[in-house]
Amino acid sequence: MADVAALAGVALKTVSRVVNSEPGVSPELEVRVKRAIEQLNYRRDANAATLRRLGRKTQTIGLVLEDVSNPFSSELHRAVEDAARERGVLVFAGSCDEDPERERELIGSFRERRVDGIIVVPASNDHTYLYEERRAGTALVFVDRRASHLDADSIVSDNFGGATQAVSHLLEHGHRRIGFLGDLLSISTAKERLRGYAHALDGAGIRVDDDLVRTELRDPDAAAQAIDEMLALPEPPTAFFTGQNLLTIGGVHALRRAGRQREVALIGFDDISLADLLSPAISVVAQDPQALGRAAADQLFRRLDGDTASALHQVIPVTLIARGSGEIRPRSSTPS
Amino acid sequence: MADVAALAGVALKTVSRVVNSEPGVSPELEVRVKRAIEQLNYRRDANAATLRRLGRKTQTIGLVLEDVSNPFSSELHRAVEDAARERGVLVFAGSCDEDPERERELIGSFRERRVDGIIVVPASNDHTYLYEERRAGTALVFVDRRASHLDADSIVSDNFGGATQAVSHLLEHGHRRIGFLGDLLSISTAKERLRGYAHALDGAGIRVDDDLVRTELRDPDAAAQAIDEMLALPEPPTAFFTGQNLLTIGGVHALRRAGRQREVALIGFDDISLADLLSPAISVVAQDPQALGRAAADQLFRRLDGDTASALHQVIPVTLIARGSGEIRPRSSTPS
DNA sequence: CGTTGTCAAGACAACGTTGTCAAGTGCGTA
DNA sequence: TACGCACTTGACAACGTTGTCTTGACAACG
Repeated sequence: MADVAALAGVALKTVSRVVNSEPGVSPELEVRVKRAIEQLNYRRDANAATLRRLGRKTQTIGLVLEDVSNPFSSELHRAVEDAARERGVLVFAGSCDEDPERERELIGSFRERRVDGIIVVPASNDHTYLYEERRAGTALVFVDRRASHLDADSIVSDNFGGATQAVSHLLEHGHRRIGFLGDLLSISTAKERLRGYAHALDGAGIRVDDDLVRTELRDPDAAAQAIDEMLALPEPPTAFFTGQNLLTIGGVHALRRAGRQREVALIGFDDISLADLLSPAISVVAQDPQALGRAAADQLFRRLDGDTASALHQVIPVTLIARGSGEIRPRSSTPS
Repeated sequence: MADVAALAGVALKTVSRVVNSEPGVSPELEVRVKRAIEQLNYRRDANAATLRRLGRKTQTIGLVLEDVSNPFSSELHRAVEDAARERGVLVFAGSCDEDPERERELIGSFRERRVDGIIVVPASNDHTYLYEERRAGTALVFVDRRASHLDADSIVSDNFGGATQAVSHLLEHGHRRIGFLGDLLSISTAKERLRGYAHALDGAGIRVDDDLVRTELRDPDAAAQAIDEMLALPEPPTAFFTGQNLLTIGGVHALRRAGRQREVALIGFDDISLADLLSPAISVVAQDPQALGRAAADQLFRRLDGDTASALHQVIPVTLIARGSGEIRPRSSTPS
């Protein structure tokens, strides 16, 4: 900046004014400064600028995802990026792989770099450590899952409602024995989906059979194996509800391997790409990761703009998409 | 930091020493300072720190992708993140949607924030504007596509070889009329894949028929329509090579709609999830986005560590995965 | 006992920028 | 002519931190 000032023959402050398009610079000098900037290929140092500037906005936010390469996460990421871009804000993204330790590390790194706010898909079960953080002024929005032990904004899918709807759908198609495959119960969404499953069964007067419920499944293989085992039961399920996209994929694999994809029903939570091209096409309860991301970013920016209302808890609706696999009726179902 | 110093009853500089674990602080004071840091929930401002520090490394890199939510991009992103994390470096990611303007904007924003280096999947056709940039010391690595008019490091897939291999594979299965569906030819990878297609045909003594080549296709619908049109030709192709994952998806749709997925062969460039579950399962030439990202990040950090060798041009191999759709033989093929 | 060396600790400037305020210029008006 | 006013321009401190240098204490040595 000093070089630019020297080349244009003006004071530092004048260059600063031109760079920030502040008023009160004569057109003549403005031209001279701009020419010098171009000539020297100068770019203001945003870090130094925010150092002195009041309010100290870095025009930067942090985003903690489960895994940037997971389709759900990455669509959410894109929605956040788009919202941020409208405001000239850049996004730091990081994956924490369900590791609370990593979540803390990431948030720590974000804080060191003085991000204006953080959007987080939490892995941790205790967010009290963020209490001080928030008091220090960093805006914080939870997305996909609620915060635990901390009263913070959250935007989540209707996990309970969606699961209830999916299982009710299977019940309506005559199923009475429905298997449930779920993720770690430490993840609140997984717990909610299991709750929805139980609720729907309860509404139909069916007791939850522990043999038909498998949780803590983390990948397609684990899900496939769980299905193999359930199909080998004396009274096997006639339908499955898979509570997460990877588990759905594992489920499809298992049913195909057993050659029973046309007789055992399947509904998954969360849409998977190409689900419509399989035969049977896979019915799912689709979440809207873009809506989640957009709503989270909007709320974050609302906070950054000074909104101090009490914590917002927004629920984004989900949609049951009937494509075929969820509409298979049980073979031996007694006619109504 | 002043508050911490006051609370611990020491000078600013002593706190600085403790924070950076510099030697020469008595154990007693160190404990006192650490306690004060904890008590005040203090975190050093990384921006201010790098301002004064020699070398001025921000421990931050920028990543320009086509679209963070595209599976290819996001897997690449994850590999870069992992490499960065090993070094305590944070990643700014941005999508440019094939818009050169947006590419420049993003790189400009990165530069303002003084990132140590930039990894870019280029959209632009002219990177001379980055010349000054590089001279200013920002490390720059191109990935997936080469830089144009700029001698910079690049890590790319073997687009030409992969396309040649795919088309040769179709030829070996008896096809003589093979349709090509490609993306914008302004994208160098698309051009390379078309070149590979022509090369393979040429090797078999077949002239490229312009009716069977469609480019500038950007989404599944466009690809599906192109296939519809080619299938309606008097002498329709018996096989297709789709030069990009979205186009492959469109191709599958079109063939299914026409009910000809079991008689017309299809090979796609770039793997798609669930390709193995379709029937027929989709044969592809798979890229390795993780290897691309890892190699790009490694090269970037090598540059940041002071490597000044001349530009590296690394080619990552691709793999033909035969799953079924690419092994369909033409109906009316004359027996050998 | 005086000199030297070692080490802990602090004072101060500097990084690149912006906020504040003062100085200078030219114009309109009493 | 003198005054006030609006406007342009610049000098200087400040942001939160680290590099450099100085100070002071204390031990070892001749």
